[in-house]
Amino acid sequence: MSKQELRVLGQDGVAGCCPGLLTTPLAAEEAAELARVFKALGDPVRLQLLSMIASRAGGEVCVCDLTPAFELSQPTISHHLKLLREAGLIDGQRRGTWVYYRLVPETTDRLASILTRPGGDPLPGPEDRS
Amino acid sequence: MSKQELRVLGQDGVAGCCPGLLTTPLAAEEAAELARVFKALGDPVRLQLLSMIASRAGGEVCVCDLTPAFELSQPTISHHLKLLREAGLIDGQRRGTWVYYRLVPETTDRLASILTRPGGDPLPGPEDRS
DNA sequence: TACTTGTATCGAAGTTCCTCTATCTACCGT
DNA sequence: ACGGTAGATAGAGGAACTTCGATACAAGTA
Repeated sequence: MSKQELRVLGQDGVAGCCPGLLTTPLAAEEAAELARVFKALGDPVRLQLLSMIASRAGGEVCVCDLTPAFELSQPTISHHLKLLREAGLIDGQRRGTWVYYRLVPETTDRLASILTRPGGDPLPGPEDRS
Repeated sequence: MSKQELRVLGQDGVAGCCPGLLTTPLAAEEAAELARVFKALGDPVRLQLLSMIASRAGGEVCVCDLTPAFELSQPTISHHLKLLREAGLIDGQRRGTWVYYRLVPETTDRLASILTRPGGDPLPGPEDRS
């Protein structure tokens, strides 16, 4: 179940570090790797799948619980799960007849830190609507 | 320049709040809105454009500086900038002959907070590679 | 072994996306 | 007003994506 999933992340620690995308011009190669992850998030069904998996109490969700939650065919859900897996956002494990997926928090952490401005919260000049 | 750009965000404050995607199952409608923004980030060229705009000192970049930075035609760059603008990630303004783009930090802030786990940084089992 | 259920893979059809060339609009000189 | 430059828009070709039905694989059960 874990072949050579996208290893985009991780290489400079786990979260809260790194160049950042908002501070440094971002090389073409990094951009290509990051784009693959963001592209995986660029679909409503996959966002919902990820959300359902991430917000589950035990940390794991059976595919058999995910498939009936959508009005889509079983192969379609399977395909979306595969894309999320290849993006390094989730990880799957077979136990008996069923397959369980869980969030890979390192990946979402990295995305969060990449989208976080160094300055922190104080927005420059917000509430003008001119 | 500012028609009715995606107003996905904002409705529950500016940043650091909200359900979160990793904590709540995320409704179909929210997923569709969010997916549009992530899809805008799902292209290497747009990521680089956003990065170049966000990391610029003055906070603004002239399109005339962005276009020659890629081996793509001028209309292609213009198209990518339009998608970033419609996603609410950047904002453009014409001054004389030139058009200047700047980051819309509210949007990246929202994405960052959406991808941030409630638990914070302590990853369950960090540096074990078992 | 055969049957049933859960999940993944395989084409195929329809749509969306990326890129281009050609053209148009906006602004600034002279 | 005319010509030149910056940027946006329009339309088209080709690649990539989403979805499906059909089928293959995996793991239990009779």
